Amino acid sequence: MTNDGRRLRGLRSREVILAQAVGLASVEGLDGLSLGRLATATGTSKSGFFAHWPDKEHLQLDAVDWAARQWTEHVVAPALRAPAGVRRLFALHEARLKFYKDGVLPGGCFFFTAQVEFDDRPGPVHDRVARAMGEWQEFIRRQVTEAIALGELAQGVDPAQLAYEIDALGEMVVIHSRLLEGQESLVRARRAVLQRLRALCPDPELLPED
Amino acid sequence: MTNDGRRLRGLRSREVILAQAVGLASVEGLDGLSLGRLATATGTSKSGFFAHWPDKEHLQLDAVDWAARQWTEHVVAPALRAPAGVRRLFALHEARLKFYKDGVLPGGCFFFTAQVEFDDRPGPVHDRVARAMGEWQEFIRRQVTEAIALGELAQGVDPAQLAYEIDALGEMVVIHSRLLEGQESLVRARRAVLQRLRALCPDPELLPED
DNA sequence: GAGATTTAAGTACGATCGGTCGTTAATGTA
DNA sequence: TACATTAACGACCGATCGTACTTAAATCTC
Repeated sequence: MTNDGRRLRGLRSREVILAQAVGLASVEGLDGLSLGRLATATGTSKSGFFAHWPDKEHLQLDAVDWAARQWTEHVVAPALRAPAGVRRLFALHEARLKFYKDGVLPGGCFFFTAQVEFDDRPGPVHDRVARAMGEWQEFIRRQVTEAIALGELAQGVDPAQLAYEIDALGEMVVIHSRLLEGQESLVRARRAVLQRLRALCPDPELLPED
Repeated sequence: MTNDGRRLRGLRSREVILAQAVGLASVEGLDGLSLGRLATATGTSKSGFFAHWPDKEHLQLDAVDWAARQWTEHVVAPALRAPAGVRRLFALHEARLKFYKDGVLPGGCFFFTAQVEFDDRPGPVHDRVARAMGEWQEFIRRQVTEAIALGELAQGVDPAQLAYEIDALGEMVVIHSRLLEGQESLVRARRAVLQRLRALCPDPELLPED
């Protein structure tokens, strides 16, 4: 359990597979991700997966967790380095846009694809995705609440409503950046949130002008 | 060509199949829609399709057109009955929300699913979907422009930017209404657009208060 | 070292996929 | 009436899907 060479090698290839799986799933979907293609993409054999996961569903569940961790690292963590309040809220939005712009995942966003795929399909994967999304939205909402408490947003603001609007603008980028105008979408999503926050902020100086 | 019983029967079953196809595709996706399941859903045989379409892709293309026509009937047409300007713009948003609320399509929105599925997959279906989406966004933009011309929206408004924000809030409902809180999402999307328009409108009386 | 355990590959399975082929019955045209 | 066209069908094809069973080799425990 401690310094185990077998386990180490196993964990490493497990990690490689999951990273590939999340990348592929962000494009093709969690179900469209077939074991055969994942095998050729990782250079292993199809049957090798069953040494790590009992079936495909468990691999999907682990992929969801892996994607959630990646999201935390790339989006949540950078935002937490900004001072709490409206600046952190906007930093969160910007970190998200950067995640898309940099093309961290080839399909743009793992959770977006997973959401669309499993919204009508009950089961463990649905629940796991739903929980992750719920936590994400809850996190945005907390940032709004905190900004209000700090006096950096107007008192009348409904945290859930504002969080919803910010999330909508972020989510929209995933769609539009691929099918239609790419850069434009990023700029619009940034400006929309920025202007909205500046309008609600007693001290707009906290935020960039443009 | 004129009073042809064969053709009539053919067209009728064609219509039945397309309606079913669009409904199924709104849930499972245009590709997840398998010919076998579509066959059992319509009560016909798999091979019967090839009397109407040379291959699956052509059926998908027709399904896109059919969905576009349905969207026009259910969303665009009702909005056009409202007076031009900011009222029509909001009527458009409300018609869209009604489309989702009524559950016209079991999966919520055909184009949303199609978009996610084909954004990374080039080909004729991609192009057809992209064109339909482009026309839709252009339509929203035109309504904004017209509202500005009529003096019902502030001069400084960027039509593309406002159209983008309205569309984002509408699109967001498709995701959230299924996976998480349903009704809430509809209310938030409506309120967000309403407040945004009222804030930009010199004569807010044109719009409902809440 | 012997034996157990684990990663990984090989092979084969039933199911389902999109699609072809040949056929039948109905409906049209001449 | 004779012939062409069409909708619709059942049977079948090769490919691919997820997965079960078996085997090989590496590694840890004793």
